[in-house]
Amino acid sequence: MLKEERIKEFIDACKNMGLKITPQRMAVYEVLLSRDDHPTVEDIYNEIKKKYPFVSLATVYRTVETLEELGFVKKVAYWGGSVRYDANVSDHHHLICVQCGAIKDVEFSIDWNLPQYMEGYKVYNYSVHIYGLCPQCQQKES
Amino acid sequence: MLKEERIKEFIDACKNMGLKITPQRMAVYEVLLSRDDHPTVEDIYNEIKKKYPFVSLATVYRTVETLEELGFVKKVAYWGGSVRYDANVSDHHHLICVQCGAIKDVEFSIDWNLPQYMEGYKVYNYSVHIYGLCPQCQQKES
DNA sequence: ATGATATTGAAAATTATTAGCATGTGGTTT
DNA sequence: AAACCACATGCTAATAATTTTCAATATCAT
Repeated sequence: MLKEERIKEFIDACKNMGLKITPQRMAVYEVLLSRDDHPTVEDIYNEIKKKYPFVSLATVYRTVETLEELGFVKKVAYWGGSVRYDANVSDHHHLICVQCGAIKDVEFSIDWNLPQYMEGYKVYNYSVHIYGLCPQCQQKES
Repeated sequence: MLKEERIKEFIDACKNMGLKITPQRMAVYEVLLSRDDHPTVEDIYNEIKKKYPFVSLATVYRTVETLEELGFVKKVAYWGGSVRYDANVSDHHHLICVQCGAIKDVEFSIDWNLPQYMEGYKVYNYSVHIYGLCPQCQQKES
């Protein structure tokens, strides 16, 4: 899925929903598409400010919210601190460094048939969190 | 693993680390051991206050922190709001209601050999998050 | 029992996020 | 192209979650 294509889809989705195409909105989505490290709102804000110093943090918060509602980004599970966002909305799993908190996408499939119901819950999908130590933190250990 | 036993282990661990055995500390761990709904710090605080009205919220925050450092509880992945804690530290998975946020432990094993390394990360363990709709929220849907 | 030291409670300080409101801007209409 | 209107934005204040500070207190080894 090319970045250009996703942006076009986003523009269409905005038009369909009566949302306006603003430079701020585009900038936020572009930053998210260009990164695979699951940035926080603050991270996105800092990156955007370099190019467009006029944006406000509140707008970035609002924009990631709408991006999520439209299904173009997902929140990533975390343990405190700030929410992190992921523009990769296809099914994938996460490799998480227990030391520094780095989160890396991993694409693989498990031989597992997800049941339709579990403990009375209607099951939609799942994701695997793999905890470990990233290369950088392994070095620091020794 | 009996509750009594775990408490004894916790007391030993505290002694080994030079930490004092205080009623507050015990109360926090007891509440966590008695619940399987992954309470927030606020939840724990409210439950403790019934028995011991003297405890302060800050102490509960401090205590869950030390409990985690000693490995007696774990933080549960979440998406905003407050951190939730789990005194079940054995390997298990989570069934999460996307509507109300309820988290239920599920015990099952996947036929999957966890590799020792992935993408350069040294792998320790993993947990599966299964997203769905809890029985109560299914009712509200219809 | 006493003293050294860790712990606690209460309040202030931080951090993360949301909301309110006046102004500005896309995009549609004329 | 000018005008209009609804949605967006920026700024600030408000809220929520958590951490820190510090004086007072309690635990535990002696």
